[in-house]
Amino acid sequence: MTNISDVAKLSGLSKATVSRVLNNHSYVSKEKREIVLKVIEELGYTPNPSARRLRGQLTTTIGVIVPRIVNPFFAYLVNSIEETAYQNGYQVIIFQSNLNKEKELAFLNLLKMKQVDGIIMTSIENDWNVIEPFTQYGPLLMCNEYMDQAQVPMIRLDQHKGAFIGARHLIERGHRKIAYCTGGLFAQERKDKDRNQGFQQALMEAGLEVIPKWIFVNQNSIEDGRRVVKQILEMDDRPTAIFTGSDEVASGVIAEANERGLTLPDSLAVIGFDDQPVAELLVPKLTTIRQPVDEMGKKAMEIIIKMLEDPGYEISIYELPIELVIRQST
Amino acid sequence: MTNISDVAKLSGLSKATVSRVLNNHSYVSKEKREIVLKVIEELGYTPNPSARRLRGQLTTTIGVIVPRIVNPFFAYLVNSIEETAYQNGYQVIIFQSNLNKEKELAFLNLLKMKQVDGIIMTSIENDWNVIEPFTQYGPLLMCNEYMDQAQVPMIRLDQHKGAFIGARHLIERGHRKIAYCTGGLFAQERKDKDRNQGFQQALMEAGLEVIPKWIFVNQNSIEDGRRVVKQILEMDDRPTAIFTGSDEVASGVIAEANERGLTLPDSLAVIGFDDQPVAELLVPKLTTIRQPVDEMGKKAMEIIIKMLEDPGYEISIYELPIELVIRQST
DNA sequence: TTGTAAGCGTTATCAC
DNA sequence: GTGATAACGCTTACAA
Repeated sequence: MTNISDVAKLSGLSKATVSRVLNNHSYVSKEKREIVLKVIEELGYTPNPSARRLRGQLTTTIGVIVPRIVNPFFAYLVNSIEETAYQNGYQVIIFQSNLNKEKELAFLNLLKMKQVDGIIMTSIENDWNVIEPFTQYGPLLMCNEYMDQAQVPMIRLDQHKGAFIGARHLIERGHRKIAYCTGGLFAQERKDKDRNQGFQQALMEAGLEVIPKWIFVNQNSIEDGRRVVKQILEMDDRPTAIFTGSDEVASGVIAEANERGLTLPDSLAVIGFDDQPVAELLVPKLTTIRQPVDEMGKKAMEIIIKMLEDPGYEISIYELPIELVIRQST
Repeated sequence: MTNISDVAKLSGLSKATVSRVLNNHSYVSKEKREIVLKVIEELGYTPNPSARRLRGQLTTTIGVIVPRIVNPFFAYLVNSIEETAYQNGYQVIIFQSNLNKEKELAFLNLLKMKQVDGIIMTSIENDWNVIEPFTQYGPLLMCNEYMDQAQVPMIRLDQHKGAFIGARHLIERGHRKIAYCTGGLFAQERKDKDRNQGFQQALMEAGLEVIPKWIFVNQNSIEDGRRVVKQILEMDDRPTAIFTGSDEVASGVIAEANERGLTLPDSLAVIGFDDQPVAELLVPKLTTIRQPVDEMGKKAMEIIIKMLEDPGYEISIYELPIELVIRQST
């Protein structure tokens, strides 16, 4: 490996001068600068990031924690984050936490150890008192998931409203028996809690009750959606509509319902959440709550860069619009 | 930041001893070991990876380069790689190259700089003579994409066979006018070339000719698939079947064909490539060439770990099975 | 404008 | 068994 000393030696200058050229520091004479650059070119020299970090330098690298990269919502979110980063001269490294507290912690540690300048969390596994200490090591930002007590910037959507307009839409379509799927537990906190409450409020305003056996918790995948349909078909008293927590679950519901010969949306209406590309591919096309994933990613990266470059940055919360996209499944 | 000296001081021992405990080195007395561990616990101390790397240590971190994370094929590949890594005590960081040569190079540089112990490439943007120099810095492995001249392990599929059995299947179904979509250029090299040739061979054996206007290059997205259908509908002499290069393109073809009122597969047969989850969701369900993405990822990670841990590892090429999954779109 | 030297946190080598 | 110490490659006071 060629290092800064090699460059210094070959150009007949000191390491200090080479370093100054590298970092665009003041007062290096044009001639010396050119010599140094030529030698760097010749040797194919690249500064060693570990050494730089050890000296406490920034790395223009941002870490992004996602729960499951196979969920297209997160794939698109990461994609948007990555593009925005690149346009601003930053690099992104992506970590998958897989809903695992330890993994999340391991990744947060990269911030403590200055492996990344900042971290964007798109999901949260640990409690705030576990995460909070890391904020002293660099900017931390939440995008998608949020916590009321957390003192970090958040890019979020009004999940309460999202679930509310979705459920109300089903009610307006005449449904009075509505099942509900959630990725978490129905009682949980944060994003899930808001969604749950939005759903409940819509029902309440329509004078409907939440029926416990129509609540499905921990539903995340296509396969989960299929299972929901199977379970519903075995019930004596069946819901006529399903509010799913994600387009993935909705996909499974629609596929299974089709295979069982149900006519959608008449025998069963389905509403998704996310507005992933698959929503347009399903038959019938999926009515869903659109989350503006590209804007979320872009905003998140812009804010974290601002935090890095402007020390006086004031923490605030950004709420982006969420909307109902009506297609054919309701 | 607490460092090794803090731990040493507080436990009344030397940095050397602390380091020995940290690295499970020989001959540290039980009592001292316990003292050290307790202090580490108390202080919440974590070794600084930059310092370790600077000393030339391994980091148990593997980098994975993907072209586009929003393509579910790569999302699932990464997922499998990540899971296997975790089971073996390794971490994974993911880079998106976005088909960009510079970005790919920037990521390869992380190997040179010992930021990662090894790199798995799932796509290739630069020429081999550009990539080759990096092999001296650590294990490099190709998974999915491959190059004949490259002296690195490859996890690959028989793309020639994949395209061949796909095309032959269409021919067996009675089609004689077959359009072809490819993600690259029809003339290209490596993976694409093999696919193209497999397709051509199947046609040739059936006495069919490749019709240039039915070859669509640079087709990657759902939207691309939609455009293909639009173009075909404007032709006087239309193909009756489409071989698409990916399930994503096939999805677009099916969606657009449905909207245009074509009855599938009678008016238009479609075959995909990948066997992504969406294949089961489409109407009609997609016939496709299955790539064993989980096995590929698992194998790739296992091999790269072997390369890291066994210096005498001999480079070889692993070919995994590829198969036709017949559903309803053909 | 340039050079010297200290120090970032670790681990390996050599003494003891 | 344990402890000094040098070295990894870089940046930055401080000197010159």
